[in-house]
Amino acid sequence: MEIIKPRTLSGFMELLPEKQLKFDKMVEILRRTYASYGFAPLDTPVIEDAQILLAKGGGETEKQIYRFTKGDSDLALRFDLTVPLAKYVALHYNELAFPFRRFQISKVYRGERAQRGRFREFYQADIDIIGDGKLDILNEAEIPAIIYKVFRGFGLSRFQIRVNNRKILNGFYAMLGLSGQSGDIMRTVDKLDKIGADKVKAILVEDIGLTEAQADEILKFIAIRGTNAQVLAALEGYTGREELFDQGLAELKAVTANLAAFGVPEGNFAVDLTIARGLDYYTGTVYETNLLDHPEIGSVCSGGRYDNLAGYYIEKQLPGVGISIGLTRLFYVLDEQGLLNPELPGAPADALVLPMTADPAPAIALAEQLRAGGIRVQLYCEQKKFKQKMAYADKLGVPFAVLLGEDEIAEGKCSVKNMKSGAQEKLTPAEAAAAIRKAVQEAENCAVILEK
RNA sequence: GUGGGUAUGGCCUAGUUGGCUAAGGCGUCAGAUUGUGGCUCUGAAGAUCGUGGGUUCGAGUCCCAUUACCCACCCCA
Repeated sequence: MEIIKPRTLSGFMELLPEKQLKFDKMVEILRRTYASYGFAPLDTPVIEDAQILLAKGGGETEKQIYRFTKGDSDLALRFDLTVPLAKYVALHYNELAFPFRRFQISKVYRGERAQRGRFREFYQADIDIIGDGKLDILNEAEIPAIIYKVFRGFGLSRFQIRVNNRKILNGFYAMLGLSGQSGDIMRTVDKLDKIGADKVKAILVEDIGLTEAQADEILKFIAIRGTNAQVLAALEGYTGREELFDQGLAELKAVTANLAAFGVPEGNFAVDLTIARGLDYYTGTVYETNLLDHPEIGSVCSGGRYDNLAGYYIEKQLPGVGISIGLTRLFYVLDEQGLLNPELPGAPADALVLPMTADPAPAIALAEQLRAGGIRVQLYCEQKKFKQKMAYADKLGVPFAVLLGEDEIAEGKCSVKNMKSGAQEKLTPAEAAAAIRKAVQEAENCAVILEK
């Protein structure tokens, strides 16, 4: 038989068990945090009718979506979680309670060229709050609190949630008579950190066709920096000229005003006028989150407020606010930079039971007793030399090996060996489970991510 | 979609101005006497040098094509 060379497609991430366990721990933190704010879990199909996913049509989505036919069906893989959410909400509109809060941590697919940290299949961890007709600004203020909790949950403290409001930007561009080109301008301004002010200005003037004066005004505007209070004060100077702008500023103030109450420290939050986000469906507050010590990673969490989630699927005005964490990329970059905590348990079991007798029954019973004691136990089933059993325990990375031979059985105990220290002692099954559980819990309390 | 780069055993690499059986490390597997792994030592398996064609007495080494991958841009998580 011919061997087919095994390979994994470019742009798809595949992890070894130790890394997968760490990845899953991050997912678990996300689930718990999202759930703790009253978000309901949601799972939607990976494959949907292409008509539905492409309702919006045009642009990048059309180019990047995986689309195929099966029989007469025109199908596609979801490329984000927002469009499926829109369909879901429209479909179940009459059965849902609004504001509807859902979280979804699932894979999405984009057929674009893969690069380092850019995947074709990746996890997004989304939360959205959907209102029926209206949605209070307070929801937008709560979002940074959730972002804060998530990243603290990962073990990080050196991160910054940056917030802006597109009404402010659109209002400002309207003042300059540039409302038609706001999309292009925002995308350019969004690159400020990356390419610098001079290049931004060059693009604004040469490619987008602004006058020097307009470009200077924009650069001056986005150069407004300082504490949240300082930036907000500077923005006051632009009020009274454009209604949209004034509205945006009022919203931004509302969002910042409640931060302390929501428990977000000032140091982890910044009003930043350069944040715009490429997605054109955001209409109000926009969020981006960066790791302060790793600016090169870029935004690890983005989102914002939109006014019309499901207009393609239902005749209802459904405003919402949501964020998305690109989990696969975040994990990939953290791993690459050695920021994943090596102390975090990365073994599929807490203990490996090694039967030393011909009759496996006592070991089987012991494994069950240990599991009843609340730990993850693997029974070693192979009849190999003792050395090889130990070598397997070592390779698996299990923190404890539990030996059961004639001596132990006679005493009603088992030998518990700490694989890291080498220490070994004879304990009753109940004592063994308790000791292992304690050690494992201590290890699990450490953060997923280490800050360097 | 646009531009640039790279392709040598599972992984990382060496391979000199083209010249005898393609070298090394990691990993894998087997040993180094009976219930103790991580270290060390010994040995073994494993490569038609991405694929196809060309130049040459002779090509991993040069040329062409092709495919895959990587990087940058676009866009984005």
